[in-house]
Amino acid sequence: LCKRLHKLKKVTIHGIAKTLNITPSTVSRALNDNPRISEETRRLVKEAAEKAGYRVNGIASALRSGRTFTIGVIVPTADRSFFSGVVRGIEDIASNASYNVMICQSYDDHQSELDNIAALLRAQVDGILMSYARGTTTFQHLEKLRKQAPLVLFDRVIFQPGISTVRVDDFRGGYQATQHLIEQGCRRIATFTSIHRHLDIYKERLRGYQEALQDYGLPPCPEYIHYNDLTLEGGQAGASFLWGLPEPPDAIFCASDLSALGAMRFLKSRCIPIPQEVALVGFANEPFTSFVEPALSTVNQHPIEMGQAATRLFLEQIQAAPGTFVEKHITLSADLIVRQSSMRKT
Amino acid sequence: LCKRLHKLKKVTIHGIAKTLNITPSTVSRALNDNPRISEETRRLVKEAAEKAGYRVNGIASALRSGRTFTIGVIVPTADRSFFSGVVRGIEDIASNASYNVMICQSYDDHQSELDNIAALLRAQVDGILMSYARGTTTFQHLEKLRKQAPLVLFDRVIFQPGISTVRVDDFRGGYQATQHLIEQGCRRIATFTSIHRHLDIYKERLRGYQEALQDYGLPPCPEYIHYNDLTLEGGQAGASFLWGLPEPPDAIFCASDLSALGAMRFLKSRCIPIPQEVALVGFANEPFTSFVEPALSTVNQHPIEMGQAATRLFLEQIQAAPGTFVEKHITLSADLIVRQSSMRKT
DNA sequence: GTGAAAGCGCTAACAC
DNA sequence: GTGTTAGCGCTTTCAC
Repeated sequence: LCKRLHKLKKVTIHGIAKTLNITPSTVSRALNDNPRISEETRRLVKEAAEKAGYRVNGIASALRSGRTFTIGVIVPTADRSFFSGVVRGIEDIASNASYNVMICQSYDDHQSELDNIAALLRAQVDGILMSYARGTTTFQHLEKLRKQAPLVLFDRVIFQPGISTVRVDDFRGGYQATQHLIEQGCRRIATFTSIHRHLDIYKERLRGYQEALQDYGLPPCPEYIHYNDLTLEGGQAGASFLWGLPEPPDAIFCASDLSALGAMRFLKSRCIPIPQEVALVGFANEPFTSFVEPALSTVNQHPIEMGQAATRLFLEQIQAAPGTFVEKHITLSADLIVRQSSMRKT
Repeated sequence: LCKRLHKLKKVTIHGIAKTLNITPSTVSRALNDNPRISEETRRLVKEAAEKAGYRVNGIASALRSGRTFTIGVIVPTADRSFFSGVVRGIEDIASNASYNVMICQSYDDHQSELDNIAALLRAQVDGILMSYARGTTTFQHLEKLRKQAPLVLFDRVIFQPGISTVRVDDFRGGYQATQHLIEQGCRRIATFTSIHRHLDIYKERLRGYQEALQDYGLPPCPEYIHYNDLTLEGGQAGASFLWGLPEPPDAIFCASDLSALGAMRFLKSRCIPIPQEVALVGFANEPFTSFVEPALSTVNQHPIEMGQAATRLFLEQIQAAPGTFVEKHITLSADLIVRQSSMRKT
C-alpha cells in the first residue's frame, strides 16, 4: 500500500552525465548554453535532459552562483487595481529577463512589511521592489535593506541615497483634476485627502489642488479640505460634513475613488444631482469608476508602466558594476480621465 | 569611489562559531532550538547571531534539508476579491506554520499556468495550491505535478487520485439563489452562465438553478439560459437578448457579479425598475455589489475559509508518512446574501 | 571542448 | 551537549 512513490527519481546533472559518459560540468555548461560546448554535445545533453524529465534545481544553482533569479515584490495589497497593475508590469519585464517574481502583501501593516522583507532576504531574492505600508512611518529598515539587496521603491517612496524610485506625478494629477473642475465652472471646490498625512502621495495631490485654486484666483477655504480615511465610509462622512456647512461646495476632488463613491452615495441620498449641482473627480482609475452611475472621472496612474519602470531600474542596478549604486528617480505622468461625474459643460 | 560596498560582510554560522569558539553544527542546532543544546549555549549563540546581524540563508538550508518552507500558489488573477480572499486565508495558516507563500498569476492562460508550475518547481516549493486557468482544458500536467509535489486544488478543481480539493458548493449556491427568487414571487427566471462550459463551477451553478426550478414546478425555458463571458458587457448583451424575447424574464440569476451589473445597466437604460419588475442575484460577493444601487444580492463563497482549508490540507499532506497520499475533498457552503436587488417582498 | 576539484552555507547522522 | 564528517546539486575556476 504504502509504496514509496514520494521519493521520485530526482534527475540531476550527475545522472545525465552518467548516461552520456561525460562529466556533470559539461552537462551544466551545455544546459546553460556555454559557448565553449560543441553543438553536438549540447544537442545530446539537451535531448537527454528532456527525455529524463530533468529540471534544474534552482536552490542548488542559487546557492552556488549566488543568484536566485527571483525578485521580491511587496505591495500593501494585491487586490487593488493599481497595485495589481504594477505587479503585472513587473511580471512582464521580469519574465522577459527570466526572473521570477515573489509577491508579498503587507496589508499596510509595518510589522508585516518587516516580516516580508525578512522572508525575502531569507529566500535570497536578487532584489526587492516595494511600496511601503501605510503603517510605516520610519525608514531605517529601508536604509538597512538597500545595503543588503538592490531596492527600488514605487508609488509610496522616500528619497534616500542608493534607493531608486518610480512614482506618479501626484501633484499634477491633483492639479489637473482641480483645474478641470474649475474649467467646468465649479467655484467652491472641496477635497478629500488622507488622514495619514505622512504619505507623500496624498500631500502632493493636495498641493496640486491648492496650487490650481491659487492659479485660478479661487480663495482657499480650510473647511473644504476634509481629512478622512478615503474609504467609502470616509467619503460619505466627508460629504456629510461638507453639506453641514453654511455653503456646501459645488465640486469635490477626492484623493481616492472609493471616497468619491462615498460622496456619490451621500449626494444621491440627498437627491443632489451629479454633476449638475456637484461635480466629482476621484483618483486611481479603479475598475468600478467606469461602472458607477454617473461614471466617475478619475486620474490614471499608469500602474503597468510603473511596474515596468521599477523592474527596469532593478535590472540596471544589478547589471551595474559591483559596488556601484544606480540611483534613478522616475516620475510618470498622471492623466485625468474625464467621465460624466464632472462633465457640466458639453 | 567604487568602494566594494556591495559584498556585505555576509554573516554565516561559521563566523558565529568562530567568535564563540564552538562548531557550526552547534550554532545551527542552537538557532534551530534543538533540545540537545544547553540553555547557556543557546543564549550565547542567539545573542551573538543577533549582534552580528545574522540571517539564515534559506537557500543553503533548503538545499541541505530538502525543504524550502515555501508554498507556491497559482491563481488566475490576484485582483479579484474572491482570489485575494483565498490568498489571505492561505497566508494566514501558512505563516502560522512558518511557511512563506509565493503567489503566481496565470491570467487564465494555460501556458502561463505551465510556466508558473515550472518556476515553482524550480524554486523547490514544498507544495502547490492552485485554481487552474480558464484556458486549461486538459489535466495531464496536474497528474504529473501531483507526483512531484503535494498539490491541493481549490475552487476550480478536478478529481483525480492523490489530489486534494477544496471547493464551494456551487450547486447549492445556484439553488438557493433561484429558490430565493422564486420565493420572492418571480416566475420567469432566467440565468447567465459561462460560455466556458468545461468549468465545473459554472455547470454546478446552472444545475442548481435548474433543479430549483424543477423542485418548484416551474417549467424550464431554454431561451432563459444565456451563455456569455460573464463580464459587464456579457451581462448587458445577455439582458439585451432576453428583452428581445416575446416574454422577457422577471428575474435573472447571474453566475457572476459583473454580469449582474451588466444586466442592471441594461435595465436601468430601459427604465425597468429593479427589483419591482426584475429581480437580480449575482455570484461571488465582489465588493462593488454592496456599492451599486440597488445593492446586489449575491452568493458568498467564503474565500478566506477556502484558502485556510486548502493550506491545512497541504500541511496534513506533508505531515503524513512519506509515500502516503492524503486525499481529502472539502466542500464549503455557499451562502446567499440578500440585498435590495432581489427584495420584492418586505 | 572537456574534465577534475572545490565549495556555496547549511544540516544531520554518527561519534564520544 | 558538542564535535566530526559528509554532502545536498550545482557552477566555476583551473587544468589540459
